[in-house]
Amino acid sequence: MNGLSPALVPPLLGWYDQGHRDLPWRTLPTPYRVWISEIMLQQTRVEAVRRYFDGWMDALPDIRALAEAEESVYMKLWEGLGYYNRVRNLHRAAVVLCQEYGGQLPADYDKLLSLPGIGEYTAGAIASIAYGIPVPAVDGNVLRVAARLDNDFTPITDARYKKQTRERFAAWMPADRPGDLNQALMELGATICLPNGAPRCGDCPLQHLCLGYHHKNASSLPLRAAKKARRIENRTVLLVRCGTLVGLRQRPSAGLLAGLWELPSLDGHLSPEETRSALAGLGWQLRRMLSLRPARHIFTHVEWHMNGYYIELDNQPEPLTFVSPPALRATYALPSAFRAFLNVIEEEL
DNA sequence: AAGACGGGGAT
DNA sequence: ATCCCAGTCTT
Repeated sequence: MNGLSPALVPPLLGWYDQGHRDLPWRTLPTPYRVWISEIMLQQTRVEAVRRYFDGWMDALPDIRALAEAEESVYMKLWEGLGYYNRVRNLHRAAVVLCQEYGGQLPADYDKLLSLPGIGEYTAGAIASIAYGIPVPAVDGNVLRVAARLDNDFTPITDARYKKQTRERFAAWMPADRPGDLNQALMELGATICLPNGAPRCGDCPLQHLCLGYHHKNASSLPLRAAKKARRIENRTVLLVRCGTLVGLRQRPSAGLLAGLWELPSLDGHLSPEETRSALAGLGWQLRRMLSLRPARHIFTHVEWHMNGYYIELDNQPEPLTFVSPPALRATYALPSAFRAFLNVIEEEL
């Protein structure tokens, strides 16, 4: 009954070796593939990343290809995956790697940490998995496993808890198979030591070491700080056509969904009359206008409540960009928030 | 230390 | 409707 201690290494690796998930980036763990997978996996479930990883590798097979890629290319490859600063940072880091590291990821924790988009977790993951360097990789899974092993009621949202957990692992991180140990801890968190009060302790290889299990607290750990309420934004979304073309707008280069393309919209929930009036003031020449079914989209900190209109125009007013459906599909990255409205013309896309 | 930053699948 | 995910960066 040791909690988080080196005693967990043999049973955990034994369990991991007995069978683990077959993931594309595990098959061939080159530094580049590990890096891309780890960035994609930040705050993102394995099953979501599965749908993107091979497509990315086919289009951008190495660091130099990424460094030389156009923004529209890597944004489109990331479309729908979220947290779009991740892909901008990937590109920035690739340029740095080509300029300063000969197009290779450095086999050094601190150098990795200095690259854009690579923090404590990701530096540890790349160093240990791709290079066999004995450093911890403490993510949300590991924090949950640690809190339960130790029967620790410190909120894992506390930055000090993460730092302390990382240091405790670092103190005894084995030189043998550090990457597999880190992956096994995360695998345990993702498949056995589940969140939301649902751990499968009966199947856990560390049950005999787990203080949380011993004290019957596994399902009530870990503690987390309460979340803040989301603010609600009302929008009027416009699905604009001019002939066969669709009117798009590019979002600002900073903030929510930075740089992505979107359906144009107006602030607030506007009636058809209010919308006609607002658009006439902008010089839009409306030929036809139909109401669309309202939709909503939930982000982490914001909720968009959207009503919508399908509009046919006789002109192509600024600042819209009018694109054909095939060009939209191939080149323009749009967030998922507009899916309900785009489905209206789905058969053409 | 706290907030911004996506999207989706499980409960 | 809530939780939370193989987190990082900015303020």
